[in-house]
Amino acid sequence: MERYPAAAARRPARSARAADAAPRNDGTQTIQRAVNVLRVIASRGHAGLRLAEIARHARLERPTVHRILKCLCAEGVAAQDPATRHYRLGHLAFELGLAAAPQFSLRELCAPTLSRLAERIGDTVFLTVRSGYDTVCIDRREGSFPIKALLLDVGTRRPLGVGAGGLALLMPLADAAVEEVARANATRLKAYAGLTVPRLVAMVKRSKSMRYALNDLPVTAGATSIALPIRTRFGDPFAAISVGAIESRMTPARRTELVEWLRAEVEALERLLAEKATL
Amino acid sequence: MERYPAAAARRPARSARAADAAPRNDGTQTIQRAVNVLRVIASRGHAGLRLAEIARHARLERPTVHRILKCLCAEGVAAQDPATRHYRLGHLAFELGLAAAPQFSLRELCAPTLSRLAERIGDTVFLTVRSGYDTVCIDRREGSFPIKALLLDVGTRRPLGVGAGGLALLMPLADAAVEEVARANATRLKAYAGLTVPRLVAMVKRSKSMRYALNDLPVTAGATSIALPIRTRFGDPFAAISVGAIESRMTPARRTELVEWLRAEVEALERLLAEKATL
DNA sequence: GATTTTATTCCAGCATATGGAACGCTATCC
DNA sequence: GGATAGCGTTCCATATGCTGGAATAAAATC
Repeated sequence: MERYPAAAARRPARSARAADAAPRNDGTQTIQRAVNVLRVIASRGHAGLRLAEIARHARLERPTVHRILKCLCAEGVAAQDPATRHYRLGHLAFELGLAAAPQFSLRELCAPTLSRLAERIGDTVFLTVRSGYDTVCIDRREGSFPIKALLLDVGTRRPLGVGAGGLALLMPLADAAVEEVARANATRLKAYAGLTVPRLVAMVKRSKSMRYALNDLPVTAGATSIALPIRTRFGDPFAAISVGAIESRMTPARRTELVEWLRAEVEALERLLAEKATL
Repeated sequence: MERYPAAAARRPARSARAADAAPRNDGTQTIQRAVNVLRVIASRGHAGLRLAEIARHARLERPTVHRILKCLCAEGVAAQDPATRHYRLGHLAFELGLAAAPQFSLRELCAPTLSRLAERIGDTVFLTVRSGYDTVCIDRREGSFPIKALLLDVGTRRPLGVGAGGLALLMPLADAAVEEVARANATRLKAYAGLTVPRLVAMVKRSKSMRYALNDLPVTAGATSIALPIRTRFGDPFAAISVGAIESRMTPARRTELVEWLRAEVEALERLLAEKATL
């Protein structure tokens, strides 16, 4: 599953103290590792994962992760299911999130948009933001169509580039930047229908030419999704709105129609954001 | 040099942890400190606070806090307003909160209750949970009365015992337990209308005898609030529902009426929770 | 029930976090 | 406007606190 590139490689065999590659002496190794562990836990969402898995994905030794987790659990940031021994996020993570929420009002800002789209389209609509080399789904609205493609839960972390939302966020970037992101996530991509760096780059290219992101990988069999990026007034993409549905409801004709509706809503949103930011 | 022993002595009373004294050699000092810093930042909510303030509240040296914060900001857990230099929670705190949310469904469970109460009462209704020696407001509903007592924002952390909700959470506890909590929070209480340990103990005692928590301290001038605890089927209080309003709408007669409504709703909630937990 | 895999504890050793000192900057006061 | 106080930041010698290999216990798997 997910490997985090940020996880510092093992301690460099100390050859020359001053010269060589940055010896990292900012005195924050432990915190970096702890935060990384939290990101790994979050990427599994509700299900949680075991110690050994976390150690693998965070590229750390088991005793180290164990010690970190013991502390995080004691503090309430993480929690362990006593039955399965799976680690999950704890109550303090939830509470800190509540305290942070007012500063990230994108969700509220987009709420009417999502509702309108879900009602009009009938399928599931997602709001996704970029977070480093990850994406996080921050909201979701279900449409009325009885077969619902609930492709991802609110709060889910995935490598940037996976899913229509992830593709949309890469679309506006220069080729070099896309390459960089793809390579940073190389190992983690495999878990998504065996996605590879060149494959991802090709999908971004295709999305660019169509002017909307299309995810037809069988990550969830039988489902297809499309997305558009939301950009700041400087053109930087920071979020995406996507629609997921069963394949039969994603014919090229219907996709064209959906993209039109999406584009109108996204443009309205971008205008709204530009206003808000013009100080 | 006695540097660390001194630091150890200054370490604040840890929540949910055995008495200090012990030399603590579990190799997690840094993480504990970082989490503590986050709690301090969260307790200030939207406004944020400066480095020196954080250092004071966390009982740490400025360079130490600075180093921790630099890392937390780089990781996205915290963020700094470049203009005011105030630190706040960052996007990752929000995102981790989203990922943790599904496991803490109390909010959704209580949502109808809060709405009903707010509509019936017309004043502001709060849902608060206990978190160690703190309370956290996890939801709020405004009534229709035009003067709104928005005493605390969702996400706000306060010392356990402050406010009607905090009192309600202490009400069902034995006197010794109340004392313990009050003393653990002694220093922090001062910030709330000069509240002291004996004063708080007395307020809890009064609340016990009235069978509802009453907060008439001038923390917010002109406002009064009342609350009832929500208990597990084992009798442990873990949350509280409170109502805040201007003094003139909190006469003894009206309080009696409000408490009746609150009690009915709380009892219904407790039955619902007992059902859910009986597996 | 044997074997593999995982969770946890221990501890020697040294890399890492620590905090005093120092410096420049900003805010406040008179 | 000059003095003063407090804050933010960098630096670095030091020894503390973190690390991870090894060992052991506990589960999971076959």
